[in-house]
Amino acid sequence: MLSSLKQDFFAQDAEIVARELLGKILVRKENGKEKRAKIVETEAYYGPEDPASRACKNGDLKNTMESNAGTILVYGVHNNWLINFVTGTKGKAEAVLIRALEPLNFNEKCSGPGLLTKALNINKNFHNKTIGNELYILDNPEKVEIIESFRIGIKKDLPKKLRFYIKDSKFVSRR
DNA sequence: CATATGATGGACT
DNA sequence: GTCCATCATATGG
Repeated sequence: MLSSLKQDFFAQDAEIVARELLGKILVRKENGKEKRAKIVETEAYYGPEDPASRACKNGDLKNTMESNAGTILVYGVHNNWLINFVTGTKGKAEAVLIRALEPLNFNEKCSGPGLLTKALNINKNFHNKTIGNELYILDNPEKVEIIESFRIGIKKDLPKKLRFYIKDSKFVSRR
């Protein structure tokens, strides 16, 4: 039985959490049913420091990013939902975006931030909730090869590689 | 209420 | 690789 990640796991720098999250198992419980998926792609986001993050402008987002580690942040853009986990210590405005998952016990596309939220039935009502019974992450001893690169689809980015994904995973978004 | 915006996805060349 | 349909959100009046 794999252990569930505790809040202190998320209380690290967003970049660290983003790396560590790769290969771990995301669990979504809904009406007694359980969907599991391996995290294969993430991105680190910072608040005011990050030109890509809308937290600098959006008060609600910023507020959520500054709240406690392990808080779920859901943001809607285009016709999709994007899910993040708040990281760092309180007041730090950091988060990790989950970009892609590898479905384990179900069969829906998760190769993209919008798709995975659809597959797992995640929407705005998860916003500002905390990792818990309905949504949580299991540790995974499996070793993965991590590739880092610049983030995707963003207007202005920091000159840092903040996107992390598992080498050779066919489930990451293609861009 | 009206308007601007975009952390996308998918189809197509 | 490029192009575009689409729509929930934020913000201002």
